[in-house]
Amino acid sequence: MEKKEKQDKMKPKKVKHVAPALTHPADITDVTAPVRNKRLPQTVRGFRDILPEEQPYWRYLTAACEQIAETYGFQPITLPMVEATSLFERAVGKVTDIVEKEMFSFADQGGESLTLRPEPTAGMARAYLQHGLVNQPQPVKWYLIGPMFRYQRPQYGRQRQFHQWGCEIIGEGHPTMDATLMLMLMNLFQTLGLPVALQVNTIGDKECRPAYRRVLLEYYRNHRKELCEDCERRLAKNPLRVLDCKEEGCRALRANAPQFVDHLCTPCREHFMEMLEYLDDLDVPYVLNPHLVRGLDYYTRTVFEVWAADDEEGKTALAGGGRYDDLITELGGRPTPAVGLGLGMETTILKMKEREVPLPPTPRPEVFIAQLSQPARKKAMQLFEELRKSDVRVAANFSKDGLKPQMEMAARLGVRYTIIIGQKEIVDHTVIIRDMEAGMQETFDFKKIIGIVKHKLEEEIPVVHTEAPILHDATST
RNA sequence: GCGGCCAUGGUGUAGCGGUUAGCACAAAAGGUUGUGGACCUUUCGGUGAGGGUUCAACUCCCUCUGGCCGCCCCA
Repeated sequence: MEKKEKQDKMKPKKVKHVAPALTHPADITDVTAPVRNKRLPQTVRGFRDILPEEQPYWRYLTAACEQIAETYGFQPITLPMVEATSLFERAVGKVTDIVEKEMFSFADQGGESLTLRPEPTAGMARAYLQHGLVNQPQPVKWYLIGPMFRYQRPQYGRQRQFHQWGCEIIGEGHPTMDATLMLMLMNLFQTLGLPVALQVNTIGDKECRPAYRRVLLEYYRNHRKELCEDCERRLAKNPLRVLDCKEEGCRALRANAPQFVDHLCTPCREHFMEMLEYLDDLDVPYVLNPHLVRGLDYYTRTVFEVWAADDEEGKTALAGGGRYDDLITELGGRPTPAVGLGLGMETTILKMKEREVPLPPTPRPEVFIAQLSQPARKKAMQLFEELRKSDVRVAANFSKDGLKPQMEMAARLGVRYTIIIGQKEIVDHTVIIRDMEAGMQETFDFKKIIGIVKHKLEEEIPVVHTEAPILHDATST
């Protein structure tokens, strides 16, 4: 019958003329129609599956982020992935690239414009205001790990759905906040064993930025011809961004460009200097990067990014963040200083793979239960449950019939013992326990099996874990 | 959003205007019916979708879908 299908597919080839109107898949109702839609379903553009084989990285990184956040006093929070579009327009800034062209927005059935969050900070700020967190001890320190969305051209390691670890300290403007946030971040990368460089800069605040902007504009106006096309445009829109252009000419120009550090107002300068002092005292290595400018409008004063150590231009920023003292006010709250960071999970995992960061071993099953015949299968399933409840990592494949494939699987899983229950054992009320390494086996009373297995597992030196095995069928870990 | 490259079984790949579309890995079954990762045999499974050119298209052209690279921007 498999052949018949094949023929059916090939037969009605040449019908020619009268090209049938394109049929929408949903319109095909005739089940008997010989030609079926061959198109397999697939993920939509910019979205991807993270398969089990990649999960160890995600688990490890997630655990590392959560753990370090909690040791620094951050509390977990979960926020909606969808917010009103206006939230991001107000928070991120209308003229930013994110809002101008990267928002994943759509209208719901009621006509309201919604947006899949492109970054975590706006939602954090919204939650802070909505739940009246001003009335709790300040600062409020929150972290989350979750998916973010940007409607952009997908590329390797840059999907439309990606994941970020976000940390925010809201309600405290002291420079120690900025410093500890960076300290925490650098400690994380140290834990992961990823060599990175912390890039730090300040972009002033409402007081001093306009003045610096003017100075900068003046400087570049005299060199307009040397700028690239994009930068000419940037000059009008957001002159600060000219500073981090990657074009040769622009990079040469910026070397002599006026730097913000020389044009800071006194409070901003003091904040910056004090913060650097803390970083120095804490032995946090950093690079003063006067050209670091971030793409979101809400930043004030401190901005920072973490680049891979071998990355000279910030092509692969693994994390970034900064202070946003005006954001809460922008959203209608009373003046509330805040500072936060975001870490790209995908980019970090890519780096981890590149650097071959060792992962903690995945626990693998210790015991495999093999069975032969229907009554044995039932008994094996019971035993599986009992072992599982006794905290033994046990695996089995009850759908297999022959003993050989089950032994093969046990071997592949790398278990230390295989319990074999066959017809003979059912009659005798016994089981066979096979030591997979020694290749020897003994028969035991079924009733004592749990105790014997636990005893055997505890007695001997645990086997060194190797790579994560692929587990089929029933497995408990 | 702009420019470019690409698309062959689950994965990695070979090839050609007319071939039974080849190979490797993976998967499944078997190798005297109760025992191991090796080996052997067999099986499963593919030209992304739609249209066009042609006697003939996996191959050439167009559209769509998706991926990748550069730009933009970021994480």
